[in-house]
Amino acid sequence: MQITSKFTAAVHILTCIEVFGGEMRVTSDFLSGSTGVNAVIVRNVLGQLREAGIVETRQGSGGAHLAKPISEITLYDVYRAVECTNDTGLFRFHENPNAKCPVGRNIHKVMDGRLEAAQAALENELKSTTLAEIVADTKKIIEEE
Amino acid sequence: MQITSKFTAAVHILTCIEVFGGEMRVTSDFLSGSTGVNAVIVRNVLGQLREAGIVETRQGSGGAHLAKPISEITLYDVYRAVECTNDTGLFRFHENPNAKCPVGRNIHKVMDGRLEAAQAALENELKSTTLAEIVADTKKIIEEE
DNA sequence: GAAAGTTGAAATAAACATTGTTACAACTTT
DNA sequence: AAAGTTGTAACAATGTTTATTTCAACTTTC
Repeated sequence: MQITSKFTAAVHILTCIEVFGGEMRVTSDFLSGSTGVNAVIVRNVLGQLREAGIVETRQGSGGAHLAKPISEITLYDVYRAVECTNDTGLFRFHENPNAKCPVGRNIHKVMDGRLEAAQAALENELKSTTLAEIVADTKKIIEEE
Repeated sequence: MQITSKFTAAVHILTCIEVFGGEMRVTSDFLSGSTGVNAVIVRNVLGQLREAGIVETRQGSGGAHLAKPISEITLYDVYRAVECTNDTGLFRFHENPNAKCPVGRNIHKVMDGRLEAAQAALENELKSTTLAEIVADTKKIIEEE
């Protein structure tokens, strides 16, 4: 099982907004062209990023804008914004362990802390890189091309 | 998106084999009863654990056995055994970034290292706990009940 | 204020993944 | 030989992801 590509698409989208936002209107159509992701899905992702306070968009007037400095947006913020995991976390637990079995009625308790720790390790790593780094690396590669 | 419940089911299964293996034959039917997971799926999981060298099973003779000490089996070994992620890793990348766009043709390169680091953080955390700990915690709770 | 272009959103479809189910051959033990 | 078990294939049911179609609401520009 994999984490939805909306996450990498969202990072791609935000990078485009930062890189191209100065010189042109970055519309969902343009972003669809750059990412190869359907324009409706792009608007969908932009909507989630907007709800999370990461971008600003308005009906009618084309062009998404960042709602805060790229140095203050981490990969984790994006990950959360596009809802890569649901309420019950990254790991899905098998749903019907048998309460009549000593193992069955305790396995959840025993595992939960460890699963949360593993999830936290992933999330902390995502928190450690900001969009500013992604954009800087991207611009550097572009200049060297 | 979530990691398949085959992972938590597999840990449950291995715990049962260790806890009940001394006193009875731990068959796929018994394991199905304890986990609430279909017996065919249980056999499926046992097959993957067998391929990974974690358990031993044989046609006809019921009863799965551990193939190595529980102190040498980490949650990561189980995670890998049941193929929680495919070849391309935990994160799915959007498939068609546009090579004609400077961002599109470089975003993969820029993100890959960070995605791998996040995945590694998760996996390292899973490597840090062994089945011996899971079994010990489970037995302790059972005794206290 | 009309035209053109854009966003937001709903409804639906297509593709894929996960889990459960049925069925049965091959095997082991008794 | 009988009973119980594993391994495996085929299929069904369900859920998730991504794409597509459609259109109302909005903004900008002429």
